[in-house]
Amino acid sequence: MNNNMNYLDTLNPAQREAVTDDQHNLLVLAGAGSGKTKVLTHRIAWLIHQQQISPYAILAVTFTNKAAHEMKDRVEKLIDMPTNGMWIGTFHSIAHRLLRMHWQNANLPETFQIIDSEDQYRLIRRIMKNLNLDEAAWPPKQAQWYINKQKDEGIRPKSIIESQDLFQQTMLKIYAAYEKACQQSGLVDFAELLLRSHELWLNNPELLNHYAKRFQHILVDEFQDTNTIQYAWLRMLVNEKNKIMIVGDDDQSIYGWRGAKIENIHQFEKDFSNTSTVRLEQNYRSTGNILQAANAVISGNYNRLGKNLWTQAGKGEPISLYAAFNDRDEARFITNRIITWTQQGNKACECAILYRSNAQSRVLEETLIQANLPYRIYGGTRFYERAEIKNALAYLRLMINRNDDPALERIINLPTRGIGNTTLTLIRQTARTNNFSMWQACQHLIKNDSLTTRSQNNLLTFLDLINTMDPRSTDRVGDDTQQAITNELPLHELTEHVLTCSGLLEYYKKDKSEKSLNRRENLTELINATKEFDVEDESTSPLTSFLTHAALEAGENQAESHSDCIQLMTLHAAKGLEFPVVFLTGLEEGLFPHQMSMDSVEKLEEERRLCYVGITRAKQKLYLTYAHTRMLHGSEMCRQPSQFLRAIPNECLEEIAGASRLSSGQARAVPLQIPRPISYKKRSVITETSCGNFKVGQTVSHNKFGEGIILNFEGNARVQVNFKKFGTKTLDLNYAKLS
DNA sequence: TGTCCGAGTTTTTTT
DNA sequence: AACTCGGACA
Repeated sequence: MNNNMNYLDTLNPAQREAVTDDQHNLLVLAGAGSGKTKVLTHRIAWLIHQQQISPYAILAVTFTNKAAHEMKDRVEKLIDMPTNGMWIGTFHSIAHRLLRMHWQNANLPETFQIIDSEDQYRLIRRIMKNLNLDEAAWPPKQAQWYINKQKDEGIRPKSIIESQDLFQQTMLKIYAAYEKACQQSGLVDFAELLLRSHELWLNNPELLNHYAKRFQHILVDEFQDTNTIQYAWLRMLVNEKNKIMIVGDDDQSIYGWRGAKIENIHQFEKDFSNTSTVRLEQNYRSTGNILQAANAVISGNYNRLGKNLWTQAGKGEPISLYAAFNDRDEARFITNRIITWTQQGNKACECAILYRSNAQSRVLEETLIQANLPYRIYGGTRFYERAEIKNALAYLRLMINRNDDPALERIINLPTRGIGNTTLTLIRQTARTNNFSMWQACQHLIKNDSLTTRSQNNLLTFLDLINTMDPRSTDRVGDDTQQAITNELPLHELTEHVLTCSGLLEYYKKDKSEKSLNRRENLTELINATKEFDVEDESTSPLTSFLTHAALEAGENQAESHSDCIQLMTLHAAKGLEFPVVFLTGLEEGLFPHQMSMDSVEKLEEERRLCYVGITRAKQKLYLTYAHTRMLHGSEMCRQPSQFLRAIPNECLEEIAGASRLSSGQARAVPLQIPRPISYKKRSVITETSCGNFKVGQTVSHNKFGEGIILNFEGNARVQVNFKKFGTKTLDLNYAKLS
């Protein structure tokens, strides 16, 4: 509190310049580990303490929930008071807040709900079925992608010009139908949150004016990840009176696939007046070797704003490269290294294992479990994305809004209550022809006696069930007064009540399988979550608040634990974090860089940036690993080392003899097929992985030695093969007949 | 209507 | 390997 001056002393000159500039709109180019968050948090503290700016006049926007939480925590410590009521949050949560407050101006029902991408996908599929579009010809994923893309660019169906192109026509048709369905059901997807709040300001200048006046200082983190609509939103908010500071690193832009535009960072100086640029280039995180490797990798990209990270730290340990025999071997290598690390008195939580795609975590997990090492995995299917949780949430959603069709679809026959396909189809049809929600369609069908007695009874039971579960209701059958739910019943009691009455709990109890048990535990966990949930936003009902939390934060997939765990996550999830020891795994062509990103320079450059992000997570020690063969999509695939490895200078690398530890320790796990220890002298594997039609890792057959696996090429005609029965032989391709 | 089975398909990254 | 979908059958 009274260390106002002290905290400025901890900044270097560039950082201090960024923190204390009160004249300009600021662009802070902050390299990895250069104290980006420090600058942001210190600036907030400086504004409040030194400039007497009210905390309520500050808007701080981040990209991920993790970053938002961290910023809140650190600001709280610096200014020594709670940040409640301060506008610090992700773009999405802030957009949501605006929409809740001004739902009328945004043309939304008060009870509008957020749908996640899975809900969105289901809804799109439903709509496409209604439009009689063949799923094989028109993948729903593609339509989903198209819709989000348009929204990210701020484009509504009505502003799309009719085209001759069948693809465009079809997509437009789906988009328009989807938009209508969302509006009718009061549903808002992620992209819609941003687009709507942009339009909110566009259509209500007095509102915009209010916020532009209120927010004297706007701070934006990870600016390189903003998309068109977010950029436009910020531009509207900033005028001659208030100031914006953006912090970003064009080399860490890894969300292009989600509509992020690196160009925004270039555009800033042109679109905003009176700007000044500060570069943070001193890295406080990593060793010289790690930084050198990172710089080398990223230098393969064109069109960079350019900066050069440097450090006062020494070179440190060399980076270790390990060529594994297969994915299991890779996992085992990592496990062994971590065991060594902890045996030296270090903590397991100081180690992070990073991978390109979530699917890679499985083998790693299995190996860690075998070795009895505790781990924590970020990402993957998160808590609120689990099927059983979403089923439960669907009931809760119906409590608030009966017209939530996706929610109704989800649980109308779960647990099964005799409402089968025939009835369901009829409901959908009725809804469509009359412009009803499905709930309304159900009522309509019953009123008109359009069903068989059996179906009618079953349907009635369902409607009654929902109505009686609703704590607001006495006997109302489906009225549409969308008043906010009353707070009579505490959230957790309501949840428990719903889980029991709906029969959902019972449904998962019937099945005695391991999976069902797990689902039941998750449901119990959901009740706990509602118990512990504190409502941040008093203006809405606890239930609405909780559902928002579930949609926007999605939760971790394992309970928060501060225990000493190895950290597993994707490279994307690792952004913004740092660890003493980092294992960067699966450095193979097609995996990292990913196959999907290898067809264009832009995408490949994004992969390279992702690699840069991965490398710069490491503080002390970096391991790079790849495997010669790997289980992919259910079958063993041969792999080639990633091109990114080639970019790393030899001088900061040390190659660890591959597979030598295969034979020791866990011999039983992988039996006879294991080749004898492979020792690579130089980095021959990387430069030569194929020769003629043969590739490293390929299974070949020799008329005398039988079957074997190609380990290596020497020169341009000699091949090293590990035969199942005869061990490793070096053969001359010109003589030996391999097939 | 509900359930079971087999065939076929599919896989990046996240708010 | 994991999921979805459609069809056959109870």
